[in-house]
Amino acid sequence: MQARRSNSDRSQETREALIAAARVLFCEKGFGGTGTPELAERAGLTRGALYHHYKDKLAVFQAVVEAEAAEVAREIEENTVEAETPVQALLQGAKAYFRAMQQAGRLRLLLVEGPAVLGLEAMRRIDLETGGLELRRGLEAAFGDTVPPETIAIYADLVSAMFDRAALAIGASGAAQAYEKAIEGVLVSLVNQGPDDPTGRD
Amino acid sequence: MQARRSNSDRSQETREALIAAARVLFCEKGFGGTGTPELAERAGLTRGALYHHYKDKLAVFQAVVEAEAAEVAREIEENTVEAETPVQALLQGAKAYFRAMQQAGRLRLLLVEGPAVLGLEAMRRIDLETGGLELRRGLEAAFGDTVPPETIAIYADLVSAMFDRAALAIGASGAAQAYEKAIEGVLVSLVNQGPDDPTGRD
DNA sequence: CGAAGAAACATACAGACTGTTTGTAGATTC
DNA sequence: GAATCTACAAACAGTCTGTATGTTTCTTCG
Repeated sequence: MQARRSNSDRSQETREALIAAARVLFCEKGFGGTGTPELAERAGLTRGALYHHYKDKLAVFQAVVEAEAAEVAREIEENTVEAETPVQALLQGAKAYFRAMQQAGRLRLLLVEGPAVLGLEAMRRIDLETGGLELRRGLEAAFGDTVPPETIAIYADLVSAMFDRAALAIGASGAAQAYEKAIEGVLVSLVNQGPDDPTGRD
Repeated sequence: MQARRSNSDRSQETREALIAAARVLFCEKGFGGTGTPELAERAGLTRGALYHHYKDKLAVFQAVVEAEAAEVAREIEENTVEAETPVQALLQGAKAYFRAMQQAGRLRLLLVEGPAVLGLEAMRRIDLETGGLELRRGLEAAFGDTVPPETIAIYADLVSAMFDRAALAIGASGAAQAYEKAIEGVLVSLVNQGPDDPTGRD
């Protein structure tokens, strides 16, 4: 009845079906709201197959998040064009990030459920393994040698937080241009002025 | 055996015991990792009492989050001193926020679990009802009339995202001073320059 | 005061879900 | 082509959630 498939082919197809079904359900209903019976049924399998390929529900979720983060990184890289200035490059990257994150339930998956389910540390690792380093590189290029690398790392963290919040806000309101403009305002003023501490305080 | 207690006293004490137990457990083990049997036992009650006072587990969680957000707002307000400049006031507020958020498992509760369990919209509402408006006021004071209010609202959103990320980073690394300094750098440069778009682009 | 009623709580129950174990069909190895 | 291993299915045990029902404690009012 069935064409003869190799074991590795069978595994790959099953995993893909599971991840595809899980992506939809986790996006729609979150981690806690998605049950493994529903998940297996949507993938056209049984829970037995699920637990054969993944240790538990959390491992499925982690696989979904990692695949999604990789896909976002890929889309950004794809849409990257060389810019005239480092700040322009940062802004182009930000726009690409915002666009990529509007897909399906990515915001929920990567920025809301992910940190809660997998933990901040795991999400940080996933972020760094996919595209998170480019932001730091971009800021280093923008600041040049005027700012020590530890400080740049902190700026990268803060800017990344702004990017995430902007992506969420755009998803909720659609006000992409307004947020892009505001991000630009922050980045431009930051890079132009640098941390000279014009207040003269401690 | 028992002293005669009024019904409203009984209710209040029970609710307080439940919320106190829930605060500890939700902080330690998250929403999904905490069961109502454990919760009731820790509060010295049964699940019957819990479900008498709260609709479901989620309502308990929401009550915990709201109480915690209110307490954070209270601590910030308590530690607020008048500053010389609007930017100084913002930085003082930020430091107070960072300090308040280091308590117990507040970071996890308010910044990680809360958004995932209650949703971003609900968390935004809670934030606005407690202390979230002051940041916007502070930025308005800092910018004066040079920036339209809608833009300031967006800046407030982005700055609030930085504050949250900084609070998390301080909790993870203890590098409070470094992050406070970086936040100061961003705020000072932003306010001093304003969104003049010195790139001359669209 | 004291019975009727309501509120606060405890116990018992039904359904669902998770992870594990056991069983079977299909693929690989020698 | 028999032995073995992988992929998957089905059944099981334990836990959790929310509800329904029962009991105790307080309140109300004649």
